[in-house]
Amino acid sequence: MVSGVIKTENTCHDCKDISCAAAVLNSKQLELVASNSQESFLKKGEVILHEGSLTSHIIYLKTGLAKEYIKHSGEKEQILQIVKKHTYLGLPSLFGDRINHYSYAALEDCKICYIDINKFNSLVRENGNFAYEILVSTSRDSLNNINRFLHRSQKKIFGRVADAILYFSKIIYETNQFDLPFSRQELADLIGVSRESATRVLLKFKSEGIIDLKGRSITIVNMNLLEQISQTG
Amino acid sequence: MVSGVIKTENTCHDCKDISCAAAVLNSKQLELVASNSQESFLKKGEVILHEGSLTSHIIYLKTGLAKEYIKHSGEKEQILQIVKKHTYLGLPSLFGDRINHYSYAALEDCKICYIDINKFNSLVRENGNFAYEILVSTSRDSLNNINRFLHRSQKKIFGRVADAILYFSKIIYETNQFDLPFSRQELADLIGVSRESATRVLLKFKSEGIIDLKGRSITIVNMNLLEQISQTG
DNA sequence: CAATATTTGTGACAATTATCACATTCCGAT
DNA sequence: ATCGGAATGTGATAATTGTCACAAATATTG
Repeated sequence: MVSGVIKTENTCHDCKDISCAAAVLNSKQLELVASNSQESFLKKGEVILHEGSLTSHIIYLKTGLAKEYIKHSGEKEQILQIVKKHTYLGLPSLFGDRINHYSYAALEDCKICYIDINKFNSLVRENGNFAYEILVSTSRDSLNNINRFLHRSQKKIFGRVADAILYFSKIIYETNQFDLPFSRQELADLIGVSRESATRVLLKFKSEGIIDLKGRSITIVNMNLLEQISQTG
Repeated sequence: MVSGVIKTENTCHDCKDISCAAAVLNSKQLELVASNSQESFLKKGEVILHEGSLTSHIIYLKTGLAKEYIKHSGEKEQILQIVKKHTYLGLPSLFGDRINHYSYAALEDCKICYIDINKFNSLVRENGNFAYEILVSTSRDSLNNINRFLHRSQKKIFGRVADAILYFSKIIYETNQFDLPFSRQELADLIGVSRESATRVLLKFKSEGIIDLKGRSITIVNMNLLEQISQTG
C-alpha cells in the first residue's frame, strides 16, 4: 500500500487549501514554499507519520481527516485528537526536538503536502508574522488538548463518552448527525476507557433516548441532556 | 498580602535571569523591553495569575518555583505542572485567545517580571529569531505536558506516585534528596489521585525501602526500582 | 507555651470500571 | 449467497481506587 508522491505543479497562490499562516507570506516566500513542497495522497487507514521518526519535512493536511495517536507498549493505543484538514501535523515535535512524538493515520482519504523543514524554519525566522500565525495555531492546539485531558481526568465514564460524542458533533463534523470515522475500540482509545465500557455507555445513551445509534452512525436526540452529562461528569 | 511592584532600574542587558528568547534580541529591542517591564516580588503561597483573567502583561518568572493549576467546580484543584525559574507563564493562553487558562501560585518566594503584552507581540512579529525561540519553548512545554498526561492515564496509582517523585528528582530539583514544596493534597492534585491514596502509596514506598520519607522530605533510596514502578505502571 | 487549626495517617466500605470469556452481528471477498 | 474474520454486544467477576469518618501528628498564633 504505497501512495504516490507527486511533484506539485501549482504555485500555492491558487491553492484552495492554503494554511492561515501561509496566507501571510509574500509572493516570493510563497514561491519558495511551492518549489520545496510535494503533494501526496493517502488512502483511509494508511499511516501518515510514525512516532519516533525524524522530521525532514513538515506535513500539512490539505484535505481529509486523521487521528493523532501514540502506542503504549506496542499494543494499547491512545488517540490524542482528531485532526481536520488545513492543519500542520506535529509542529510541536518539529520545534521541540525534531523527533515526532505522535503518529498520524488517515481516517478518510487524505491529500497532504510535504514541505522542506529547513525552508519552513527559515520562513519562521525571516517572517515574524508567519511565525506569529504558527504560534497562534500551536498555542490553540496545545490549549485544546490539555483542556480535553484535564477535564477528562475529572470525569467518570458517562461524561467521557458524552464528551466524545459532543467532540464529533461540535468540533469535527459540526452537525448533530454523523458517522463515527472509526471503531468502538478507537472511540474507547480516544477517551481512555475499555472498549466494552464504551459500548455499554453508548447503548445506555441509546436506550434512554439521548442519541440514536445504528452501527457507526450517531444522531444526537437530546443535546441538552448530553451536555449536562458531559458537565456533571 | 499585596506585593510591591517596582519599576525596574536595570536595562535587561545585565539581568542574570534573562530568558533564552530575550537573549537573541538586539540592544535596541532589549531596551524597549526594559522600558516596558516591571519587576515584582511575591511571597510563597501568593497567587501570581488567575485563570480567566485577561492578559495585559506577560509574566516572566525570574526566580522561584510556582505551580500551574486549574480549579474544577470551585473546589477540586488540578496541578498541571511545576514551573521553574526562567520561564514565561501562560504563553499559549496569550497567543491562543488572550484569556489565561491556568492559574499560577508561588511555591517559593518569587521574583517576576511584567512585560507589556503589545510590546512583546510586536517583538515576535518583527524578530523571527525571537519568535522561533518562543516557539521552541512553548512547543517543549506542550510536549512535556501532554506526554505526562498521556502516560499518566495509562498508569495505576503506584506508577503515578513514582512518576511524581521522579519528576521532582529529575526535572525540578535534579537531586535524589529534596523537600516537596507542598502538601500531600497538592501532590495528589498533581497526579490526579485522592490524598489518602497518595499518602498510602508514599508510605508503602517507604516501608519497602524505596524511598526515605520524613514529613515533606524525600530521599530516593532505590532509584532503579522506582523507575521500574514508573514504567510498569 | 497553650490553644487551635491544619495536615497527615488509617481502616472500613462502596463505587467504578477493567477484564475475561463468549455470543452475535456485520462486512468484504470469493 | 456463503464463508470467514473482524467488530460489536453481554454477563459475571475481580481489581482498583475513591470516600467517609476519625485519630494522630505537626504547625501556627495569640
